[in-house]
Amino acid sequence: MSQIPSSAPASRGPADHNVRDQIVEAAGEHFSHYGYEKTTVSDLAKAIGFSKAYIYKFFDSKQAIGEAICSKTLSAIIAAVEEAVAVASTPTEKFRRMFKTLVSTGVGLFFNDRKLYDIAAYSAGEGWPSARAYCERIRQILMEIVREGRESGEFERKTPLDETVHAIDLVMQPYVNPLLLQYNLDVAEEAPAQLSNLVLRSLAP
Amino acid sequence: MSQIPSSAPASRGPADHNVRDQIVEAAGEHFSHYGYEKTTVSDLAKAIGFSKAYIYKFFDSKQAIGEAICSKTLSAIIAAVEEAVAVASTPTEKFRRMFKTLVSTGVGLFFNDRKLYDIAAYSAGEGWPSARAYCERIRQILMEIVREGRESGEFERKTPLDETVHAIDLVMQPYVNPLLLQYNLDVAEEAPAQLSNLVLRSLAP
DNA sequence: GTTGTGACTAAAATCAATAATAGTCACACG
DNA sequence: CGTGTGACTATTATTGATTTTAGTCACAAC
Repeated sequence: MSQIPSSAPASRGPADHNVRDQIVEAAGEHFSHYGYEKTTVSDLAKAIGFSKAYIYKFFDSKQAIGEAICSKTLSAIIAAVEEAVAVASTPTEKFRRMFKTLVSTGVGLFFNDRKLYDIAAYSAGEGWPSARAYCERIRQILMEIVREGRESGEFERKTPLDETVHAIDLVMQPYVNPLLLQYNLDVAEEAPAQLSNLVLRSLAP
Repeated sequence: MSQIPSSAPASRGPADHNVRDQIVEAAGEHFSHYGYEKTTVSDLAKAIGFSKAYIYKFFDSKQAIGEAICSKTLSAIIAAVEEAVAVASTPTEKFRRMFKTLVSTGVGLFFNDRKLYDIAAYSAGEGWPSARAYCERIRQILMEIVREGRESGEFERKTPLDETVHAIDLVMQPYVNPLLLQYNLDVAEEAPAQLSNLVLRSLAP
């Protein structure tokens, strides 16, 4: 119900405004269709029937618009992951589903919405707040799963939680991070299952 | 003493020839100094005092020369790893040292011999035989360590060897593969230790 | 104060003419 | 046979002039 502000100081002018939404919507379509670089700010202005200058009343820069779109894209992945985790009963199963959903959603984006994927990859490479927030959120979900597993006695409790979570995060990074995922597509099919096995073995009490 | 043919059908003409060595030597210096793309085949020809055409009596293409250099570069990493592994006594220690040496040597190459690193990264991206052979060799060393650990009872023996090794290989890949390592430099300091801990926990009997 | 814009500039993308380069081949010399 | 090359071409980089584009600003209308 509540609007998560992500962590983005990426916009200016009124935060809640009809025109802002129109810009985001137009950007979503144009970026998805023609790509970030091929669509000009003037294109977006034309699409919503205003002047280019007016756009800059709502967004600091073209990149800020890109971040908004990127943020939406990555949120969709997060949502898919959260749903997959929610339906699983045990922490073990949660982890498996999390990893698998993360990768398959990412790969799906790569093949079905390549232009949006490219923005996400670029954002990850440049360390945009949208990408940072995404990675951080994944880490939180992971932490929650590990904590739950520890509490239920399903996972070991000897190692420091932060350290363990961080190590698992490192294992998943090549498939979480869109910038890296594209280089690992050849193993993206099998990797989640194989790495889940390895990680879960390492978590055994 | 014996020359390993790597797996490269990358050359032609007499395999053992003084001029071939001269070419490789000149290429090593030029590529390291000016980079692969900035040095022309004519440059190499001039450096050894022959015509460009003569170079093509020994190498199929400029890329083939690049592969030879790349192969040498990657072999140096392998050598460092083999040495590090050799001095360790237990499989656990072997694995730790292997991973650590692999990353630190790779990172060192990145910062000290960037031009050569770039060739290695490119070769990995293009799947050149030199890069394939390198990855394969790493996998072999890893397999040897795991096997030894299993035999000595230090590592578990329930999971299929191939599968386990493959999963560990996936964990190391982002730091082994020069194409990927450059995106992980920010965690390259800590990752080997943290991931070694995780992997070794997963190998516990 | 809010909504909205045309005219402007500095930086970046584009494009076509030009130059450089990878790779071949016929041939020469011993 | 092995050693070696100049002259050639098709493809790829480079350059520099031209056009687009991101982003600003002063100002208008309400």
